[in-house]
Parts: sequence; structure tokens; C-alpha cells
Amino acid sequence: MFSLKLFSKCCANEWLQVFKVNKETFYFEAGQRIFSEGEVVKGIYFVEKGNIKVLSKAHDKTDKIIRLASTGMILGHRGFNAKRYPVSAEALTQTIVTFIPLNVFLSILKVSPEMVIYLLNFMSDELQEAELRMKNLIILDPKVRIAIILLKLVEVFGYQKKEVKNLLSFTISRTDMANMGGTTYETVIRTLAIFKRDKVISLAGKEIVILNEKKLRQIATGKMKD
Amino acid sequence: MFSLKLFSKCCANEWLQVFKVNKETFYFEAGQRIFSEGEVVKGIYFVEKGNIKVLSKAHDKTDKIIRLASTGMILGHRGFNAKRYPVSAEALTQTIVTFIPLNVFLSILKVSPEMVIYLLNFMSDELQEAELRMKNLIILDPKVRIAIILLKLVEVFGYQKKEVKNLLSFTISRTDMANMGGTTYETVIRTLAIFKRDKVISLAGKEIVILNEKKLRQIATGKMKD
DNA sequence: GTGTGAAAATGATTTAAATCATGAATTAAT
DNA sequence: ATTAATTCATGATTTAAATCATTTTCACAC
Repeated sequence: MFSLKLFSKCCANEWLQVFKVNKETFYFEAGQRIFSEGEVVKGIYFVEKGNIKVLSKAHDKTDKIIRLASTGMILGHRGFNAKRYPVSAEALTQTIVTFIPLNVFLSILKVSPEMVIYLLNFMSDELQEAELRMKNLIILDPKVRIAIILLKLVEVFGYQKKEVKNLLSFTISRTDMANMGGTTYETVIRTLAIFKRDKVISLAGKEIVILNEKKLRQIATGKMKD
Repeated sequence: MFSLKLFSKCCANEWLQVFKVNKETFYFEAGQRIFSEGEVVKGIYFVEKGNIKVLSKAHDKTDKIIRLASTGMILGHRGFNAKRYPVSAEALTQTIVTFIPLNVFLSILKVSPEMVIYLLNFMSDELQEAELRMKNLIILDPKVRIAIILLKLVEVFGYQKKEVKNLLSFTISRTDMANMGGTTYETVIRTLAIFKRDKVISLAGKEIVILNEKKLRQIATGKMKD
């Protein structure tokens, strides 16, 4: 259990007890909201298992995918200085999360410099990640952006350990990919078709197999023009 | 002096002394680098005065503008968990910064929960800011994006207090605006011409006067189609 | 199995923005 | 002041991707 490991590493025994007493476990099915933008911040979530998309409402009232999350990640930490969550979190698959009330977490932060450092590092990583995506979105070529998204899927969700080699353990919808990449789902589909033609990936229904991760990485870093 | 105020608010007297003894002041001219991507992280910077652009190298080897900074902001905090700065900072105007070595700053963090909270809030804000920009970039209309950039210039650099009302105190180049907006400088220039035609702004050379901030805000939030 | 709805896939058309090309204006340098 | 260099400005052309319109495939229910 991710959160338990983290707290036992960072806290003295008495505070580990505080965590254990105050934590709650929640289960979500695919499509369910873990929390929604605008809700009052009650606490912080640790993803024990599952895949999640973090959404934020844009000016046009549609939700944009801000990041993907999976096992071992923190949710709701953007609420620190806000009264209300600035983003929503929605389960993409069956998900288990551990919840801890904000005041309890803040108390633990006060007595655990290790936890402070962990959190600062986590947020620093997230900041770099967000800025990296920003750069990627500025790059105008959708092919590059979609290659980056595929690599992101590998990074966050990983490969299925079953028969087929390099079959993504979870594939988000083409529409979600378009959302992440700032493009349309038709463009995503066409681009995936090109990648398939070039033997970079293969498609089995909506499922995606990464045939040539090296080549995909070259496309994603702009080292391959076609 | 921004950093002095911050530390005296957050620290007991003895630690304020540690800050005062260890801090250094640096001066930069427009175009000079404060630190560069890839350099070993030595410490953290507080902007006392001046305008700065924070850059990050993209795949195509060109620098992309990640954020703008001005008086009262922190630089170099992305280096917390990294050995080397993941971004560069370049002065846009004459700039004064206070530098404090990382180990000194971390020591102060350990004894000052106030400073921890301040930093967490600052980073939380930055994260939200980055995600907001991400959303904005996903929105495809360059006109909206350029309106957002103009408002950003108002927010970060403010208006000149001289004769002309609502004259931006500092205008970045069209090329820099294009960089921030993920577009070309021609598109920036054309869009500014449209804004001028619609009496939203006026142009005096490269300088920009915001004539109708309300209307600009409507364009930026997509509430105005033309 | 058959039916229904959703998601994926493709083709045709339009459109907006990038690119290319050139010229004007502003700034800096001698 | 004159030249050079940089930045700003516009017009013409091309191109890539959005939009629109259908068709196909897949998944789930009955």
C-alpha cells in the first residue's frame, strides 16, 4: 500500500498512528468522479491502484485533461492554498484511493521535514512535467504531440504483462488523446494510422501495441521528420 | 526589499541573521542570463526588481518561454529535486536579484513552517498557473491566446505610471509573444493589427496601450467571437 | 445470434494559419 | 546625420489540419 509505506518512512510512530486512524479508503469504478472542480477541499488522496485523469474546465466549458495519474501518485494537492479544488479527478479504470483530511495532513507536515521534502519534490516534479507539456503543446506538429502522448501512456500506465508484448495496459480513447494533444480525434486517428503504416505501432481495436518504441521516441523528439 | 520582508516575516531573529549573512545581491542588464539550463543548482533567487523570462529548451533546440517573472517572485525553485536547473532565466530589463545558497535555504525551511507553507503555496500557485496556460494552449484560436498574453503582460509587468494611461510598462517583442503563444510572429502582428482596428489596443511603435481591458478580457475568455 | 449504440476509421471540403517574400519603420552604431 | 541592423508590418501563396459527412467496426445487451 503506497500511502502506508510513504507515511511509515516519513513519520515517527505516533504520527503513523494518527495517519492510520484518520485515513479512509474509497473505491471507484471507471467514469466515476473522485472529486470535482469547485468542491470544497477536504483532504488529499493517494492512489493505491488504478488509472485516473485530472481535468480542468476551459473557457469553452469543456474539460481539458491536465494530467494522467496512476498507482503511487498524489491527488488533490493543488488545493493547498485554495478553498476549492481547481481540478476534477475521474477514474479511467477501477480505482482504490486513500483519503486523509487536510488538517491531519498539515499537522503531519509540521512535524515531518521528510514529508515536506517529499511533497516539495513531488510538486517540483509536477511543475516540471506541466512545463514540459506546455513546451510540447507549443510545438505545432500534431504527429510529434501524439507520439509524446503514446510515450506518456507507456510511462503512466505501462505495458500489460500478458501474452502480447508491449500491449499498453490501458488505452485512453482517441477523443481523450485529442484532448491531451490539443487536436481533433480525426487527426489522432489519422496519425495513428500513419504510425501503424510505418510499423511503429499496431492496432487491435482500440488497443495499442508499441512495436518500435525507439522510433516512436525519435518521432517524439523531432529527430525523425517522416 | 522583497526577500528581506519575506524572511523577517517567516523566521526567528537568529535565522534572519543567517539569511542576511549568506545572501548576495546581483545586478543584470537586459539580455543577460541569471542562470542557464543545465547549470549545477547553487541556490535560489528572489527578484527584487526587474523583468525576467524563464526559458526551457525544446526538442528543436530553441528556447521556449515557460513563464514571465517580475518583482517579488522566486527563481530557481525548480532545482529543488534536481542537480541542475531545468530552465534558464534571462533578464528582459535591468534586474536586481537576491541569491541565497540552497543549503542555507533548506536549513531555514527546516526550522520555519511558515516558510514551508509560503513555498508550498507559491509552488501550488505556479502549478495552477502552468496548467492554466496548458489549457489555453490547447484552445486553438491564436486570437484568444494572444489576448491572454496581453493580459499576462498587464498582470506581470503592469502599466507605466507616466502620462499615457494604460501603456504597458514593458512590452516583450512580437517574437517572444509568438513563442509564448505557440504561433508565429506574423500571426501575432496580424492579430495585434485586428485588436488595434477594433480599438482594443493602440500601438505606438512596439509599445502597446490597452484601450479596452474589459473587451480584451472578453476575447481572452472566448466570450467574444470577433 | 441479432440489434443497438458508441467508438473508430476514412474520404471530401473548407479554412485558418504557416510559410515565403518584400518593404517600412524603428533602433543602434559610427 | 548616414548607414546598418533589427524589429515590425503586409501581401500572396501554400499547406496542414479542422470541419463535415459517411461508413465500418466493436462492445454489450437482449
